[in-house]
Amino acid sequence: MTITKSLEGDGKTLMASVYDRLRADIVDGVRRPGAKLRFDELKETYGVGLSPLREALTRLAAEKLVVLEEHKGFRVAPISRSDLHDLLFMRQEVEMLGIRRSIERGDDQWEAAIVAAIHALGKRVNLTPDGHIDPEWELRHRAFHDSLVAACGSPRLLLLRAQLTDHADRYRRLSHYYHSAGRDHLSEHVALSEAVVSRQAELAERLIRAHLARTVEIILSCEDLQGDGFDD
Amino acid sequence: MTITKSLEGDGKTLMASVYDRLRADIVDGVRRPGAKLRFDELKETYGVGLSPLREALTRLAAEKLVVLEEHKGFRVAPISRSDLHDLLFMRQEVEMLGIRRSIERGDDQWEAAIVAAIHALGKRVNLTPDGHIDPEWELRHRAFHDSLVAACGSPRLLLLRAQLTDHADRYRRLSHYYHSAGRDHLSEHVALSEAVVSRQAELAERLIRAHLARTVEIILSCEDLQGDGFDD
DNA sequence: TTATAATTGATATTCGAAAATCATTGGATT
DNA sequence: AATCCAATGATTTTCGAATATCAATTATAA
Repeated sequence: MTITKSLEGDGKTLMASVYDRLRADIVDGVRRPGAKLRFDELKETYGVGLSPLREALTRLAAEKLVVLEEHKGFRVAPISRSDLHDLLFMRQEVEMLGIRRSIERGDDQWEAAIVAAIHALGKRVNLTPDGHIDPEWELRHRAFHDSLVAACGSPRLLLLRAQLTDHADRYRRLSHYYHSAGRDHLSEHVALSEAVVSRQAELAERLIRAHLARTVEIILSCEDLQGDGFDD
Repeated sequence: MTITKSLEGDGKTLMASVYDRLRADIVDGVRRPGAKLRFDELKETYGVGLSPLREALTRLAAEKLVVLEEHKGFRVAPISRSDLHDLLFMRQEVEMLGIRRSIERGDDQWEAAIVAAIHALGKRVNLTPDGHIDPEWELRHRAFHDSLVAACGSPRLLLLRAQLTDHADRYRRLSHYYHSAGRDHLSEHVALSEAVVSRQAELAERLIRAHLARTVEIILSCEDLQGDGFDD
């Protein structure tokens, strides 16, 4: 019960905080692809000095969410068809690998977590009555997909997968994905969960592959992206 | 003509330069795993201020070559058996994927570049008469392996692969890999090149898998690593 | 008019000092 | 003797000013 003096409440460094907020703004599409990131403006909006800003931007540049041109500053990473294709390719391979390995190594607890996650997901619909995405559904959706690969046992694979997911989320939100989604999510997810839990690796791989490809097709079909240099 | 004062001549930013040197020192093992990276010392040795140093370290942290503990500073990333296993796993999968895809998509020029690379590699032996690694051989070795995956067409895969290669190089140099190498490198590489050029994907995948596994076995067999907390 | 050079303004980069945090030592209390 | 608290020192984190670079505009010459 040490009355440790730490009562500021965050403990997080300024750079970590501005990194989180900046990344969220980019992934959410608030910062448009290709948009210039000027320090004066950033200093203003996030209320921090140059040092934490530069550090946060450097970190984001390493993850390819922003690009740095020497002596010209930072920009939000551009988007393109070819990049989206490359992203899909990597996601298919990485998800397949994560699922295959988890099937090989996962125990009963891993199986149980998947069953729990798909159950929780089924209790929600992806759209609220007024046509917006249910944030709680999005959380459970991500938790479900995480549960599938949770037993793969590879920190590097999981880190890479998390980064790819961020990129994919940005594309999905930049398009108006959910507006055109009459698609039956739940049955796809149920089929996937059953294939994984019953350890049918080949089937699961086919399903996740198709699942990811389908979302990209939908993204490409809503051509809301043209305004951001999406002409490659 | 412009007597502009800019006569330093590099064009590279200070942070880029210190990033390169710092990364080289870490990969070469000059900076030992787990070693503290204090700013006073770094400022001294690299002759730059805090800002470019922090930025370079942040970038290296994103690549997992250094780790950042908040308010405690930066350290060289530790090494461990489990991390080495994870690295091997990822390298096997990524190399396999890159080769498989290159076999699917590569053209005659790609094939020709491989033939050229293996030929150049065969003209050198890996060790100089006095028992050191021939730097020119190392260059050609890397060029050969690069040539195998050069036609995969995925920027993300190539970037990931480059990062994994850096990590692997660090482990190899931290161990005294080449001291214990009576191993026949050339025949392995020749077999690999022939499998790839003749588009035998399954054989090539088996070979690259074994090739990577063998180097890790050698690294683990020279137990020069114990001094750096390699007890996980 | 066109093209080249110089100037200005805007912006990114870097440095050195100030503020905040962590680790360690020494002293007081039980 | 052991434990907890306070104070010191070392180090990181952050800020604001100075420097260097880039981009756009004006001026000059062909």
